[in-house]
Amino acid sequence: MSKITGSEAPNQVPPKVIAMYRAVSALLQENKDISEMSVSMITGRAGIGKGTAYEYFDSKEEIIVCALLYEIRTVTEQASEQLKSCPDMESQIGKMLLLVEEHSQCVDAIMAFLHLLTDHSKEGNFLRERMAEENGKGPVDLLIRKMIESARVRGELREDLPISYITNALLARMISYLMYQCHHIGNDITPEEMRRRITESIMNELCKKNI
Amino acid sequence: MSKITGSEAPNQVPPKVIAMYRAVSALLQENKDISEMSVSMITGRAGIGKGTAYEYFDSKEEIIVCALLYEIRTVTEQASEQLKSCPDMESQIGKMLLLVEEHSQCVDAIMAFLHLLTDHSKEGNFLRERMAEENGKGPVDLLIRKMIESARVRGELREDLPISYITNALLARMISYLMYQCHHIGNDITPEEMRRRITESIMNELCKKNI
Amino acid sequence: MSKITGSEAPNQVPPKVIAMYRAVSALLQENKDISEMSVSMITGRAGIGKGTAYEYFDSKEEIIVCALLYEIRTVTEQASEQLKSCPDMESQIGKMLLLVEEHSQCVDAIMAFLHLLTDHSKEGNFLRERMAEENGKGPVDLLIRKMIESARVRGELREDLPISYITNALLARMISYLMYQCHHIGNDITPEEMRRRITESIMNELCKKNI
Amino acid sequence: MSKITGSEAPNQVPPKVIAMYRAVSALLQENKDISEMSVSMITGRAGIGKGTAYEYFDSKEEIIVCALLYEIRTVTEQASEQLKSCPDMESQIGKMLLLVEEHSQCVDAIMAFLHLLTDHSKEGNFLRERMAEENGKGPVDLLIRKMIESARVRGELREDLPISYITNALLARMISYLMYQCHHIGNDITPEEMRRRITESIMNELCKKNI
DNA sequence: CATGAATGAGTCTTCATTCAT
DNA sequence: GATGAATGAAGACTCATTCAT
Repeated sequence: MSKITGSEAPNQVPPKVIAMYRAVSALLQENKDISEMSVSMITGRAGIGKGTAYEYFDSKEEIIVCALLYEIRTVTEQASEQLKSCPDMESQIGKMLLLVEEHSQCVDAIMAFLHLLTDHSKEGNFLRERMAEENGKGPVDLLIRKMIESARVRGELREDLPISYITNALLARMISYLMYQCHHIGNDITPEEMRRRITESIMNELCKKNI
Repeated sequence: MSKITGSEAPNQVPPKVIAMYRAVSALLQENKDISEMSVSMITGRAGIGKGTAYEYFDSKEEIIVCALLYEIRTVTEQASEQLKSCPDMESQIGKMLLLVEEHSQCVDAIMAFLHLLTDHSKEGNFLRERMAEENGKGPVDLLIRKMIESARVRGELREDLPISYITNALLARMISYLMYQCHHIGNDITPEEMRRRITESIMNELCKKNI
Repeated sequence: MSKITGSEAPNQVPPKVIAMYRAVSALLQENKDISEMSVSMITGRAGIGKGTAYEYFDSKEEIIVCALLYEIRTVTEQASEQLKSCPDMESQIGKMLLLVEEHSQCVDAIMAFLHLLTDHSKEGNFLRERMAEENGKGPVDLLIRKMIESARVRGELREDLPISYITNALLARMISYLMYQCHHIGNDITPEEMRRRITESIMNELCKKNI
Repeated sequence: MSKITGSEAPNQVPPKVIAMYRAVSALLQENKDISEMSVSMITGRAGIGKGTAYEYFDSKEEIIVCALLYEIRTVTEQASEQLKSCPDMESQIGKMLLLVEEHSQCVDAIMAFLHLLTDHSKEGNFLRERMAEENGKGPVDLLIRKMIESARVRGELREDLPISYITNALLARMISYLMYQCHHIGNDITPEEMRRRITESIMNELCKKNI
């Protein structure tokens, strides 16, 4: 059988593979670190045989990376859907931060994903390779790019800033909010206030219209 | 012999321990991920016997965490020293970003440190435990806190922002710059421009005096 | 796979586990002390991979203890069978001492077993735990208890002695004979005479009919 | 410096060596098995440096074996002294069992000694070597031999029994009492009754005068 | 004499991966 | 396709012993 690439459409993913993906997400939610996940842990949780994992994937790293990509893709697609109804960037950002809060079950997956994007573990290297192949069509990129694109079309964005700076700045704010959510760094401020301030901060820095 | 706690003054650290710390830093610079570092790798690189590591530390995790804390502490102390001569927050931030660029050898250590702060690996758990014990006297805390404190004393800071939001905002910018430096996210601008924009962004958001 | 408990019926024991049991017995016969047996020694001798041991057992201690219990159980079952044909306690004791002599290959296992029963090694602690769980249905207990029980039924035993004293006395005599066999303590007496005297001694102390 | 042989007169044993001997005994009392004793454990408990052990001994095994021999020798010498005042074997045996009970701290050492006499651990091999060198002048031998000798001189002993059978029979009873004391095998009778029965048993078997 | 830092051989144990069923 | 028994490479950690001070 040909192996899983991680780019399958959700309805093309075999049920046993879905089970593995779910297992990885579940383990992440239980604060199991990626570096401490084993194949038997994943297959055991997925309720399938250990050998089965290798029917679909070539290595442990692939399983985990594909699971993460699947999760992230699912989340961003949902988000993308919901962001469509937002008339401007301000509401989009607010919405996005809110989504992060509401779907707390995926915060761990997103954090794990961000870690892999910026570490040098086997999984990280593998993830970046995969994303390079998809070449800018990666899920997060897509999401942020879409936001930026639609904002640009609407003429909301400052025009003197390079796109890459805008991407970087948005991403960094997302990360700082995730860190706040995940590890409760700083508790003299409510989530609502945090979201409001971050939105404000982004708008003021990247958009023409200040708040 | 009593074990190393990681809070030793730099001149109190035994030479073999220094050698281990250096080895960890070197490995990080060579893009070796923490999750893939082995004790024999570290001691081999340090030029000491494997058993020696356990004369000073109780576990691999301790070795790595103490090495990181040492590196971070060293860097922040140097930075702290240099920041003293800066008359205002603007120059302090600029200086700090410049330091990160100049000491590129420590960027990896800082990234690794940030990862551990926000993952659930053994090392991460251990690091946060240690930092909780030091209770706010951790190196990064100190550095950022000092900057904030001196800026507040000088009346530069906006007074309506909660401390933890300020911390979060500074952190977001640090991450932004590190992502730029380390992983080339947003690399169609020059380092100088990047530093200038980040400084501006911070000043405009957190300080009374805008640029 | 579910782990081995050591209470499996002999024909339920997987072949690789049998191989390990045999390896332990063989090593004991070659005068390898339990405290000096390593897992790789056992698996090497058993002709299986080191990892395989951990498919069936959770620790080295378990391997050794289960191997001993298996050996002892086998021996006592054989003995039990043979003792059935003995009409009275005198012949039973004589038979048993003779069996020990004839099956010299299992003397080492029995000695090792007795040591574990009375030391504080990890293996010893583990063995006693296991036997406590089986609660008096342990092999040696069974054998001695059976002998005592049938002797009592036949009215051979003195009635003024507590059962536990009888057990203790019988066990101690068995041990002293094993020490004689194993380490040749005392060589101015033939095995036959030794057995005869010990039988006599037991009969005279514990039974109504004296010799 | 010439090493310790284990045959030194008690007042010839250097204080640091005494400290080590005491440490070994203390550890035995705390149910630390010989196979799990480490040099640093012993020296740490003795309050001396680890290297010091090797000033006096050539190996860990030597330390432990000499410590045991010292303990056993001390005990048997004390016993020997006290037995002198006993007019006959019956009272000697009673006295001896009482001593074991009173000096419960040495029961563990005696048990350990018996184990080493009959296992194949490094320590066991070493102990038997040493005792073979002393050739029958070993402490236990001495004690038992003295008892037997004086009983024979007084004409108390049966004359038809080989010496090695008498030794074996006495040993069996010692083991019996130790099992009762140490491992509670046969513990539904009181110590007094146990001692009485064992004495009786020995007298009836080995002496002319029965009880 | 006494020490304890240093060492590396050796131990247990885990786990990704394979492959016969 | 699915499985899970089998494996051995690799890793953390221990500890007897040495030796420079």
